[in-house]
Amino acid sequence: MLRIAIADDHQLFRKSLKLLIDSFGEMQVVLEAANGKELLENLNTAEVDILLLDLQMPTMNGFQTIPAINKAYPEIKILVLTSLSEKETIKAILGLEVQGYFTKDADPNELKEAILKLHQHGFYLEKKLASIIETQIENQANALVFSDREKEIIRLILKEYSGKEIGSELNISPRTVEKHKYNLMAKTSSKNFIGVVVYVFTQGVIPIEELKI
Amino acid sequence: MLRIAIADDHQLFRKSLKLLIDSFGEMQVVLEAANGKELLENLNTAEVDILLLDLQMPTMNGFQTIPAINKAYPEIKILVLTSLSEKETIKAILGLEVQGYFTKDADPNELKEAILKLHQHGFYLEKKLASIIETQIENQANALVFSDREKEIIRLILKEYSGKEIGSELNISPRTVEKHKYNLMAKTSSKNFIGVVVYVFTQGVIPIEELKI
DNA sequence: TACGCAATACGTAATTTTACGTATTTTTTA
DNA sequence: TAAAAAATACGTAAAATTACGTATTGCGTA
Repeated sequence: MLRIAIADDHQLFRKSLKLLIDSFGEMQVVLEAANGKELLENLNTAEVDILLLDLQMPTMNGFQTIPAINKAYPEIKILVLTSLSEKETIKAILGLEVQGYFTKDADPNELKEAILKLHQHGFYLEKKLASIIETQIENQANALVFSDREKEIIRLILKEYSGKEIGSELNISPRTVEKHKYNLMAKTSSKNFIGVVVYVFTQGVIPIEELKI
Repeated sequence: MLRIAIADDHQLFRKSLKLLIDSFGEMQVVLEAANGKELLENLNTAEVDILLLDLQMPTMNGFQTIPAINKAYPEIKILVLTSLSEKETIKAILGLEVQGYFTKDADPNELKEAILKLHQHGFYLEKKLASIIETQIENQANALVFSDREKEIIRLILKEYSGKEIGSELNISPRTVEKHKYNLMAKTSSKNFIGVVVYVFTQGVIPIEELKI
């Protein structure tokens, strides 16, 4: 009987997933945690073969948890459960020292197989993941690049500076500022600067948290 | 037997949650969808009493789905499943035209009760959420109120409509639109409309998710 | 070192926004 | 139903943005 641990901040997901895994037979969820800290604090209370690990968690996230687990419990195999909706993961995900990847979007029927294969062969990579990674890499190529100067100007515009004021602030001609604005509208295919603002917020070029006081 | 639909982009979560809900007795998951579009395309194939709706989904997210459901299937009660870890402001969530709220962090045992209460009383608000809301209500006292018309105009401006275009769209004088814009700048103490845009995003008047494609 | 790219700069003109004041009509609410 | 709030509308004018074209300078890299 394989012993499974789940680390995920959503209790509803954990409990539901436990039901699913326990229904597989051959394996059993013996430990649950809402974040990496909680996991590490309780890993001594249960023998664990495989850890299902979410990456986005409060307090101590998956990225921080992985090295700690590898050091303290090198025999535990880690299967990362990623949602892929967060775009920063793809880049970071491939460099992780883990034994497997499974997306929350994937067919749950494959999860049993994934866990068994991970246990037997020491590694598992979900089929879909490779192609998803490919497409995401393309998106990353399509993603617009903003120079530091451009971001600097965007930030000042978000602070309601006028073109003239930005010119004074940066010691450049206000005409140059307008040119930058024009370039930014062109590269984001916007009709006006509102479009640029919406773009940078929705695409995370400028984090919205940065603007909150 | 209550008939439940689940809309969430994570198949693993959907299937697991279905197991949990079906185990409750008294209710049964009759429909699943990975996003709002898929949901709407299949709602005619099943009778649904209650919809469990995730907010963050690709293609068509929860914010976009809610008005569509309310229009096409007003008899369906919507229970929003929110994670709160993505700190979408409470305000954005409270403004939704739904009948219930449940966080994924909450005790899964309460989910059954939540669904039943929602069905019986037409509304459910999770305890934890209620207290969070209370603490935020003070802030809400200072918070500005935007009329539906104002939000409508803001949304069109975010879509890069000019004053004239908005006038045509809403069949009002472009001058009236400009007046609304002026009022919005005045009430948010902004020097230009960029300031209004930043305000509505940072304060959650318009959820940024709504803008993502 | 030469190439490409980003940053800089300016001209010109059409268009839009910003800045109020004032006033009528709806709509909502007490 | 009366009072309050929101939406509507227009006038006028200054200020700013938008829309390109063109051109020079600096800087990292092939």
